[in-house]
Amino acid sequence: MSGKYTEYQQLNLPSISEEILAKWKNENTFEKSVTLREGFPPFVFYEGPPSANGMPGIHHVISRTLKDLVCRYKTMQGFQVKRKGGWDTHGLPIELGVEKELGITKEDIGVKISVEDYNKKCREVVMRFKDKWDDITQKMGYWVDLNNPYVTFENNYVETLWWCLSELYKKGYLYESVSIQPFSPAAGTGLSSHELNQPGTYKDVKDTSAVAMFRIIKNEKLKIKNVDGDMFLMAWTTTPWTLPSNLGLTVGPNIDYVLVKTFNPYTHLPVNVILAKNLIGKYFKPEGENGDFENYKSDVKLLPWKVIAEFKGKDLEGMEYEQLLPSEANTLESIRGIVKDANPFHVMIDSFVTTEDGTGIVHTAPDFGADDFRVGQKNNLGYFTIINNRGQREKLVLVDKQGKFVDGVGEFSGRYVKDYKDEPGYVDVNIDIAVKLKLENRAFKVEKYEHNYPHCWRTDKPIIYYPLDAWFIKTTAVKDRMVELNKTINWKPANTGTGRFGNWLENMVDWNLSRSRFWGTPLPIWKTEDGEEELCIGSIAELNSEIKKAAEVLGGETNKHYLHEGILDLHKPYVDEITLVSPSGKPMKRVPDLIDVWFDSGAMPYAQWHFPFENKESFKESFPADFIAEGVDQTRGWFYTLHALAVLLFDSVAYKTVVSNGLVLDKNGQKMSKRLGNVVDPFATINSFGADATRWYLITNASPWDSLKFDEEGIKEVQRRFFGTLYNTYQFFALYANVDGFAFKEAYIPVKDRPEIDQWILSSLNTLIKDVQDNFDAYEPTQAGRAIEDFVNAHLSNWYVRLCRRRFWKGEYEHDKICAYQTLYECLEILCKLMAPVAPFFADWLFNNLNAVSGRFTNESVHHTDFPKVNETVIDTDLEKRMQLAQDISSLILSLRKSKKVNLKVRQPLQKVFIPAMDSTMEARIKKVEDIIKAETNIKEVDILSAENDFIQKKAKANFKTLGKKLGARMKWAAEQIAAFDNATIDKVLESEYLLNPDHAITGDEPVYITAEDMEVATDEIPGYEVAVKGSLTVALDITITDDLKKEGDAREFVNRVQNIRKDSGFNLTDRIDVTVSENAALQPSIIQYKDYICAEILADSLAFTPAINNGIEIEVNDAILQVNVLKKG
RNA sequence: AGAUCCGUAGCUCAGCCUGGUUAGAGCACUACACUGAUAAUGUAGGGGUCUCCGGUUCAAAUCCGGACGGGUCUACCA
Repeated sequence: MSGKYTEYQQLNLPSISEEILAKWKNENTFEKSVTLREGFPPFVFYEGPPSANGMPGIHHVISRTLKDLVCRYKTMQGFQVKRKGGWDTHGLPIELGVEKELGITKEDIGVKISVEDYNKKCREVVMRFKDKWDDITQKMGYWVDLNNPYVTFENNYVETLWWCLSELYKKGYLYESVSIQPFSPAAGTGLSSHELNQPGTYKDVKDTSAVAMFRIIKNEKLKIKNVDGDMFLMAWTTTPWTLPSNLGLTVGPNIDYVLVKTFNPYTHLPVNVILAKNLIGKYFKPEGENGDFENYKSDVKLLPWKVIAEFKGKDLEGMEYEQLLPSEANTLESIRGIVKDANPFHVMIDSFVTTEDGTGIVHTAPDFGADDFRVGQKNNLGYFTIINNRGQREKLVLVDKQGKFVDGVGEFSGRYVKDYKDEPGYVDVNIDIAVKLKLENRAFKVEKYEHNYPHCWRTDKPIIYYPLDAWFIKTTAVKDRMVELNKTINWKPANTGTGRFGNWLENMVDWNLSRSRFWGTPLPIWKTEDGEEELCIGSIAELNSEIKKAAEVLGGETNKHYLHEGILDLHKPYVDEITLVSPSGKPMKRVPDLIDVWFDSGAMPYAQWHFPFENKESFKESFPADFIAEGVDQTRGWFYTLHALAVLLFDSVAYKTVVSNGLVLDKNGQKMSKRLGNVVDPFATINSFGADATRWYLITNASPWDSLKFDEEGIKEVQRRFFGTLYNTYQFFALYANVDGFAFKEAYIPVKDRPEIDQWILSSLNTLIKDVQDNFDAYEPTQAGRAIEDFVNAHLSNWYVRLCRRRFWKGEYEHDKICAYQTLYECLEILCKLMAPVAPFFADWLFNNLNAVSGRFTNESVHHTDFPKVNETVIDTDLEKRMQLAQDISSLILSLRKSKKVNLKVRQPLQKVFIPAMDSTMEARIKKVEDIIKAETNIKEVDILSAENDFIQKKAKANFKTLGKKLGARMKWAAEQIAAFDNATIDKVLESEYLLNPDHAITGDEPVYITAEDMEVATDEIPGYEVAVKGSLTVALDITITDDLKKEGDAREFVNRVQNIRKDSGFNLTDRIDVTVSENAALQPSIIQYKDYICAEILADSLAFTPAINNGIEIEVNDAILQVNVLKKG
């Protein structure tokens, strides 16, 4: 280890990335970063599998940066972090992509193309962009093990999924029920939400709407008395055909309702109706209030009405009413046929009710609405059943799949609820239902109503919501446990866990697993035709043995293709070809459903290890995860399914910390979309700016969970401002370290033996270490990154390096210089490590550049080193404070120097600056940084005016914070008093307690005592000097330029000019020179007086005057023109 | 529609939890300085009714309520 630090022409981040990437590949740096930690405690990370079916986008880069930096950080902290990659390979996007490519629709599958060929095609395309993904993974520096990834379509993976399902089945968590889904009677098929979101499916249509009246038969809770006639609950519907299926009414718990006495506008009978208070205006005219009830007749237009009671929705809960349209098919017996204790026809409360339209009371037909079904289940309303032709009770809705009423619904049986068949002379059954209600005194208002209603994209006919068979996981059974365990999870940001996720858990419904698609994990359940017997398969071995058993029992052709090798592929159509046999000897076919792909990814903690069939140890070690991170859109996706399955299967969390990152928007805050053409290409970005700048920008610009407005200008800024500065600092170091041959070979000089400024930057550095570590530990990389940035810019570059420049190029290679080198080297070295998690390429590059010469580490890469440990003994907060003071004072002096009035270059020395110290601490602090101030501002003396001086006029300002608490309303008065203090009073307060209102005995107020801490003392004027003020800090500059000062200024100016000549002539830093100068009356005295100083600065062996110079260089020094000759020696 | 996040300088963001009297930083812009870190650096300046309206308080960018605007997720409803 020796030689020179590599110096560069300019910073080229993309080429650094390339160089380091090649090195990593060569040296297996990633693999080693894991194997080197063998035997260390594990830190478990789960990779949320992306789908290689689509191209990677910039939003993938941000979440992967987040994952990567945490894993790298934890590795440096001494953990072993294995990172198994994975691929999500099932699901609708893949199927839709294939359909589009083949130019087919879902209905064509199994007709125009066999399921076998279709799935083969899906399998081909799932990894279509794997190369692109691998490429971005490498280029962005995301370390993940892609050699042994888990792949969700592989048999092993699916087998574990089956095992999970069978475990759930055994626990009674997997059950068959119905879910309310969009359904097209015209097409005879269910529609996915995707299909429903096709453009043009929602159309404005006019439908017959009805406000139906439900007669109350029990109101024990409300105890309304003295009411003449019947009481009714009013409920509005735009689909009167659902009224025979009504099983309940729902009200909002906190909505105000009223009971109104009035007449039925159709039958003119006296009635009392209940509706939401703020919807009265929809049904009653104001002038009819308390109208003429006595003389109301059928021909009176104005309906009299009167509010006779008022109550909250929750007061209505449980109220029972008479069934609206009873018929043979919807009797209580038929309802209780399957749900034995069903309790329909009462009022329920739920939060989904609004008073936007209707009556504030929602007609609830569980068969035909998702909300209705949910509320119905919660309140045990039951649903309809009838006796089928095999004499069994089965659930059946009052409308069949063709969209017509079934038998037993009275006069409506056989009629289509909408005109699905384009029947000539179709009579709308909804109108007939409304008419019937009118005649029976059960309708209050019937009218055409225009609204937006979804239609089938293929037939253009209105869809209905319809109960379809589906398999569910009973997540609600463990809801409390999920809520409880969720509280132990560290959510970043916290409110996603309590808010978005917490609310989601609170309102959880059972997980509908069923998907009627083709490319996915089949539900491993086989059923007999009558549905009496079923079997849930939990492994390939079990299936194979059942295959054989069925072949033996059932004989014939049964499973003949699967007898030799068993099943080879767990997908459709093969699983569907298999017939199993029930205990009673009946054949069983598989239920046709596939499962939700979210189950695939939610089960990855188990399936990635093919648990429990293999790798039991690996699983045990890696469950639950310490850390996961994905986009916030996964809250109800992956985060939920992981959590649900872990709780259901193992009564455990699946992850201890989860970071959810926000969306990446374009620079105008628009969502990126192909349509708008504002999608950022991550490849182009990384190619032009390098991975480090991109990563740094993504992490430091906004907290990961805030949405990020992506703007290339921001990356450029990071490049210049952060990486550029750090690179310059390194270049500076390398330049001089190479001259002096510094290789950190000398013994480490104790920090306390180094100059104040070295102690200061090292103190700041250790404070930074602490800060960065705390922030990384708290999963706040944005704060960590910003702290590093701030240190590099404000402290290291702008202050330490700038002030210490001379130390590097001046003087011999001895104590002070070595201190400077050791200090700057240490800063750079530590910075490499601190930034390594976020900017892995640059950090490693810088580390290698440094270490190649010093050989301080045997590690091949910064990523194999340990994270820096903070050295508390080096931290000196008082030192950091006084350096801040020095910076503030210098800044004030410099601002004075350049003010129009003064306008004196820094190169012109000045004699003195006065700084009033408001207390002894401040005085001591300034004293210690005096030299720094003098050097920085080129001033000879710093005169600290101690606190007791009378020279300056002090001003006191009330400390609102301390006084406000004590004084309250009298604060304003006190502030005025304090502002008016003279020097003597201020001194008194500083010395001891001071009574602010000596007349308190007379006025009768409480005495007010104030102390030093209750005021801030400052000054804004010092007679006869130029003054600048910042807070309580004041500096006064003596701008008198004596003859001596002038001469010294000339000398410095002269030095500067010669230095320029040296530089322009391309001399080396160490070249010695001879200088000849033309005689000049104005400057000669200065140059002669400061000859020694000048020669030392410009490395001149001689400096001589001659009357005239030919071919010299003309220079201008403070308005004088000189000719100069500068000759390099030797 | 509900949940949630956000709204501070032309732009990107701090500050808000824990209220305190000149609201900060960087970028950009303008001017100046520096010239052995030089495709680097420094200093200064302009630029803000802290989205709006109410409330609490001696005091509100900060706490509370409401409105408006934007993002996301969920839902699609009588």
